Amino acid sequence: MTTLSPTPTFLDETNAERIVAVLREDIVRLTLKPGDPVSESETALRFGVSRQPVREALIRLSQLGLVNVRARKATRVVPISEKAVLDARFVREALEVEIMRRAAQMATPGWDRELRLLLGSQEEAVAAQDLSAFHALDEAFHRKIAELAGVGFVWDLIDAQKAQLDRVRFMTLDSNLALSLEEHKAITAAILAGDGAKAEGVLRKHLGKITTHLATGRQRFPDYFVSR
Amino acid sequence: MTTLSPTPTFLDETNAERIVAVLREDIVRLTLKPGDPVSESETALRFGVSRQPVREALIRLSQLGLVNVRARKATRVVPISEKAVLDARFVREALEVEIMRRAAQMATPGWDRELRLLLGSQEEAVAAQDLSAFHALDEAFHRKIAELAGVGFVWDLIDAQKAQLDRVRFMTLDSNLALSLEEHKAITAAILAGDGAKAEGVLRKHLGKITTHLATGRQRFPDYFVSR
DNA sequence: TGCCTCAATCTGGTATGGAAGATTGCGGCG
DNA sequence: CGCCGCAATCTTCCATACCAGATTGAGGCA
Repeated sequence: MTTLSPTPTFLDETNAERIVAVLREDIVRLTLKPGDPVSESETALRFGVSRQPVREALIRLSQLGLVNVRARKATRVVPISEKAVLDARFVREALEVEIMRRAAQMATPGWDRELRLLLGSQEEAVAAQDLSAFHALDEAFHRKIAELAGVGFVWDLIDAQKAQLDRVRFMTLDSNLALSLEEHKAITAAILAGDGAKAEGVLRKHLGKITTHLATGRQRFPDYFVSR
Repeated sequence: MTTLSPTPTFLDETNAERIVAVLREDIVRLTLKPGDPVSESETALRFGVSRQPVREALIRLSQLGLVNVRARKATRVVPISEKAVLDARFVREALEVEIMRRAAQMATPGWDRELRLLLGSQEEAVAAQDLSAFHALDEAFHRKIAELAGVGFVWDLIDAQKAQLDRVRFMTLDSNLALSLEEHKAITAAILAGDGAKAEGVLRKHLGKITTHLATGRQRFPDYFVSR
C-alpha cells in the first residue's frame, strides 16, 4: 500500500504533485502496465485522499502522454506505440543535437573536471553492473551538458519525452553499460575539443539504440503495445 | 462577457478544455496581461461554471508555462521573461531545424503543389496587409512542412512553445509580412531542391527575428516583463 | 444453445462547502 | 506622523455529493 509521505510535507508540495511523481514512476517502471486502468476512486483509496487531487494528477499525466483520460471511459495507461516512441526519439534527438552543438561551441577547460567526475561515477556503476545507478548517472550526464550549455531548461522537455523511451528501456533492461559509457566518453571528448559535428554524430548513434530495444521489447511484451 | 458556447458541445469536449482554449488565446493576445491575476472564482463566474473546471484549466495552462499556480497564492499570468522567450526559441529552432533536414531529404515533386497553395494564400494576405490572416497562414505553413515530413506530432510541441513567442509577437505587431513571405518561399525552394542545409540556414534567420521583437517589446511594455 | 434486453454498477465531469495559509487595510499606540 | 497588530477577506487545495453516459452481467426469450 502506497501512502503519501505524511512527515515531510516538502515545502508547499501538494498532494496532487506527490501523486503525479508516484504514478509516473509506476508507469515508467511498468509497475502499472500499458493498458491497465487507473481508476480515480481506486487511486484515491490507495493514496488515502479524495478523488480530486488524484484527478488533477491524472490530468498532468495525460499531458505527459502517459495516461489516456476520456469522459466517462476508464482512464488507462496508454499502450506503448511504436510511433509515439519514435516521435519521442525524434524530439529528444533534435533537442539534444542542438545542445551538443552549442556545448561544443561554448566549451571551456573548466568543463573537463565536471564531466570527468560524472564519467568516473559511471565507471564504478559499470564495474558493479549496477543498472539503476548507471541509469541515474546517464540522465545526470546528459542533463549536466545541457546545464553547462546554458539550456538546462530544455532538459525538462527531454525528460517528459524520456518517459516514453524509458518504458521501452525498462522492458528490455538495456544492459550494455560499457558501450554507453564509451559513447559518453566520446561525446565528452568531442565537446571539449570543440568538435560539434563529432559530438552530434556520436549522440545520434547513442540515441539510435532505442530502435533495437523497441524491436526486442515488442517481441517480449507484445500486449504492452498498441495493436496496428 | 465570455460565455461557453452552449450550442455545439463539440463532441465530448469538456468545459475545462474550452476554458483552456479561451484563456490561452486571451493570454497570448495580451487581453490578459502578464502579471494579471486569474482567480478561480472570478473566472468561474465569467464562464458560468463552477470553480472545478476552471481549476483544471488553470492546471493545464500552468503546464504550458502561461500561468503560475501556487498554493494559497493568487494565480497570475506569468510575466514575460527574456530567458523563457529565448529558451522557447531554442526549442522551436532545434525542433524545426530537424524537421527541415528531414523534409529536404524526403521531398517529392508532389509537395510542390501543396506548399505553393499555402504560399499563394500568403501572397493575398500580404497584399491585403491582413496581419491575423497571415499569422494563421504562417502557422499553417510551418505545420504543413512538419506533416509532410511525417512528424506532425512535433508541431504540437512547437505550438506549446509558440505561446511564449506569440505574446512577444503580439506586443510588437510584427508587420514585415513581405519579408516573412520571402523567407517562406526560400525555405520551400530549398526543401524541394533537397538542400537541407540551405533550408536550415534560412529558417534560423527566419526565427532569429524574435530577438529584435523582444527588444522593442520590452521597450514598449516594460512592465509586462519580469524584473531582473 | 444463443442472443437480446435491461438494470445495477462502473466511469469521469461538475457543483459546492469548508479549511488553512496569504493578503490587505484599518485602527490603535507610541 | 509612523509603525505595528489584528481582523476581514482573499487565495488555492481538498472533500463530498450528484449527474449522465458507458459497461457489464444476469435473466428471459426464441
